Parts: sequence; C-alpha cells; structure tokens
Amino acid sequence: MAYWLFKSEPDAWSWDQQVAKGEEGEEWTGVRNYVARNNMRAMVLGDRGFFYHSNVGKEVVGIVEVCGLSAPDSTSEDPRWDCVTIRAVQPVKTPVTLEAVKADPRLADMVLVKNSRMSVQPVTETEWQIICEMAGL
DNA sequence: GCCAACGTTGGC
DNA sequence: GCCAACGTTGGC
Repeated sequence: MAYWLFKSEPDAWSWDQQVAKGEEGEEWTGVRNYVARNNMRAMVLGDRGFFYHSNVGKEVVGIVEVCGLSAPDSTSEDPRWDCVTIRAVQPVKTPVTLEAVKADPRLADMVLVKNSRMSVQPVTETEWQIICEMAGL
C-alpha cells in the first residue's frame, strides 16, 4: 500500500465536507498539474492519504482512502485531466501543523516541506508513521 | 495582502 | 523546442 497527501483549502473543500460524503467519497477534482495528476494515476484502491488544510489551518486533519481509481475529471473539458475518488476514514486526534512538520528533522525531506505547491503528493511509509504518531493515532 | 516559487501557455 | 509572459498556489 502506498501513502499520499491531499491538499485542500478548507474554504473550497474542507475535511467536514469530505466526512459528510461518507463511504461514497468524493472525486478529487480540480488538479491541473501533471505531476499531481500522475500521482493520482499511480494510486490503487485502498491506498491511504492525509487530508491537509492549506492556507487556513495549514495542518493535517484526517485520514482518507482511495475508493475510486483515476478517471476523467468531470470539471474539465480537457481530457488530459483526471482524478481519483477518496473517502474519509478517520479524523486525527491532534492536528499536525506545518510548523510541527518543519520542526521535525526526520520530516525535512517531505514534499510538503520541499515543494509547498504540490497539491497531491507521495508520503513515505516512515513519514506516514511519524505523522500518525504526532496526530495521536 | 504580499510576494516568491513555480507550472503552464503561447509566440516565435 | 525555447523561453518570456502570465497565472496560481500557498506560506508568511
């Protein structure tokens, strides 16, 4: 199983909205970046991801699961763009802030730190475990 | 609200 | 195929 991180501005799409979608999940639409798209194309059913609030909060707030493989993005006319479907699995006990991630030398190589603009990014198993621990999970 | 970083677009 | 211009993201 692979691990990922999905970024969303809570003003546009928040964790609460994601949770409200329940088991059915929600298409992760709107990605218009090739690297982020390719990350989604590499996902398989059951892969886990962190749900991160950018701009407002700047923290990991929950765990999601890939429940639909990459398919054409219904919000784009352009066939180049597609997206996966994800569903909320569980909230974190303690949000893990960007500040906390930056403060931990073990997480210095995270894409979140190194490339702040990557909206869908891979997370290593080690990074996953460290952040889960910080999140109280 | 600003602005640095960086990805995309489009003219040549 | 290059690269300047432009637009967007997201931390601060």
